[in-house]
Amino acid sequence: MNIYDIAKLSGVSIATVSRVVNGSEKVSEKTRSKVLDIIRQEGYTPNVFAQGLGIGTMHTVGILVPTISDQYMAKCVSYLEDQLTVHGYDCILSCSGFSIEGKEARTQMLLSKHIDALVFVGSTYSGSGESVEETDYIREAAKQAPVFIINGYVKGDNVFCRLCDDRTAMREAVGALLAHGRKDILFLTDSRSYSAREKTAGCIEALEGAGIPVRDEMFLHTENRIHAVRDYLLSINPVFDAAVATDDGIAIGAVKFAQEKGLSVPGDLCVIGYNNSSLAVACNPELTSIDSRAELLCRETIDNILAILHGDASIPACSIQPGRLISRKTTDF
Amino acid sequence: MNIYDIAKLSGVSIATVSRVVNGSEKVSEKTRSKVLDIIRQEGYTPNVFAQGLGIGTMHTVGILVPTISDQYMAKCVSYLEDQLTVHGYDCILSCSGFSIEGKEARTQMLLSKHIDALVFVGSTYSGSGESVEETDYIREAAKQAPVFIINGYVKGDNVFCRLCDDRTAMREAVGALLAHGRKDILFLTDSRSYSAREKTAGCIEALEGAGIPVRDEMFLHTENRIHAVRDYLLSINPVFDAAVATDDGIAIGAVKFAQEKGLSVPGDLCVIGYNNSSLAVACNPELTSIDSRAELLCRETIDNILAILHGDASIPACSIQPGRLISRKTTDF
DNA sequence: TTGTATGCGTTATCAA
DNA sequence: TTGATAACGCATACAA
Repeated sequence: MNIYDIAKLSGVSIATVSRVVNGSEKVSEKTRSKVLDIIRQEGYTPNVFAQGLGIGTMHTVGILVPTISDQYMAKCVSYLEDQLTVHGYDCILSCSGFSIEGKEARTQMLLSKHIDALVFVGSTYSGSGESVEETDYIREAAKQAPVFIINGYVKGDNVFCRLCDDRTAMREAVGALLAHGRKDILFLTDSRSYSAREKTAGCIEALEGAGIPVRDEMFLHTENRIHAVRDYLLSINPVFDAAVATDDGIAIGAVKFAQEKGLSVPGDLCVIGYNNSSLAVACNPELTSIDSRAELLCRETIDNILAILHGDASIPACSIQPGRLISRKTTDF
Repeated sequence: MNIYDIAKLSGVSIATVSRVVNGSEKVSEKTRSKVLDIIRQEGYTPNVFAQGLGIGTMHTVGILVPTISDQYMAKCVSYLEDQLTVHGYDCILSCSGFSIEGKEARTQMLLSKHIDALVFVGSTYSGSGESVEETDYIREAAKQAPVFIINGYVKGDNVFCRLCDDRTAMREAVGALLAHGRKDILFLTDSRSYSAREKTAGCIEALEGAGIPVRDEMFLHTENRIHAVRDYLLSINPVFDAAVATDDGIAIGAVKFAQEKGLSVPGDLCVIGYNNSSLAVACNPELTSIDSRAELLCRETIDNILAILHGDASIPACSIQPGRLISRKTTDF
């Protein structure tokens, strides 16, 4: 069932059918309803490939995440997908993994679909910070479609970053721990992403601000799996009275460590997580965590995508939202 | 840059370029390498819309979930996406919500993209069990592409269901509780889906098998949010010494209830969750949970999709995998 | 207001 | 082994 069939059945030309389908004003009411009847009756839908071929787009936005089985990514995708659909865009999701090859391959795949915009979710897309070239593929992609990065920073034409101010959030969190008498802070991270580097910097700023010497042993790199973190801490048995982590899962590993060692939380050990996921609430005691404002960043991104696709060029390359400390039971404040 | 440009630059016809691109045997080695050089040099990629128009497919599989911010769905999508990509298929993800309108609309959207197969993830797609018509849209969709349902049951031509034996898993779990001396079992659920109905049936079978009268008050319907469950239980204050839930989040709500009431877990109250998500490990005490074998069901689905797309028609309409009880610290067995 | 004709970039058929 | 050409289904410029 194609446009020719509908035209024939309606006794009009394909141009008229096309006009009706696309809601053109230049059709008489009589013709419109006649054609519409046939269309409904036959259950006709335009062939998206033919449409795409002609106009060069399929009204689709590509979304790239390293993995979807991470609560932060899932939350973002959920929001993005919902809002894009509301506004008439469909989504192609791709999970790139963390390797540069995966990222480049999936980006190419999405571009080959002539998407209208590309959203990268996650700090991993900023690269490790070791070289500028590692994000070249993003600038390259931005030549073909506007690129948005949620919680990541990449500089380039047509590249728009929507960030949470992880550095300040972390500085304030660590500052609060210090202000409440904690001396030995442990900083736990699972990546070297832009976001992780910002969080680290914030932590260091807080320590320096309090005149506390910054030692290497305070910064631990670990896997983001609760038991792995716990066992790692048990194996190296560090002395500390507070832990901040770059993700809730890691933080909960520290809580489990404390419980294994018979340490009270938050009495002997304060713990602060990041991302304010449902893990924070599942945990016991419930985890104090920094909300990195995923929904807010996504909402902004959606607004901007719609604006840019409607021809509004006045969009800031970068915007930063403050994080928010959600106090629960693993801190005494 | 299209096939004509490449043809011109290579000094051959578009037919030959097409053959080279599609790896046809009927091209001389000399021509092939010449064309390939130009293609690489110009960075040419075939236009997917034109390809789709011609051959009627874009090598794409549609994935439908009610929501992606649910660990079970996320895990499934993660696995499906990965494996499909490995095998040369791209994914279009759509989140339908739980309403029938949303499900139908998103199904139509995916079908309009001429996908090669459609995967529904989640028991919600079986409908509420109140009428057969509510799943008609799935049978309708199956006329256009093979339909797979993960953890849901719908009968129809070209509809394939990959299920976990929730009923048996639940019967055995409740049976184990009874065998270990528990008398007052509470069954907590957040939906009326096929899976929830199977789990309920399994619970009832276990009770009846043990000669325990089945009372309405044993079955509670609640929201799937930890604090909501906890508060609900606090508000009705039921007497029970064991709880089984249809999802980990709900089960953890019961654990929180016990902690609020000063009940020991598992001493005073045993709790068993479902889906064996990371919440189960985040929880303290860590949650005993039934693993519903998401990865296994997905693996089977992928194998079947590939087989069917390669013309293998010998695929069972339905397959059932046993669930698996993962014992942790909220049970005494 | 409606219709005709053309282009969009492939794949595939049929000749050569 | 290669090339010319006809689909594929739609949008749209232009003509009527």
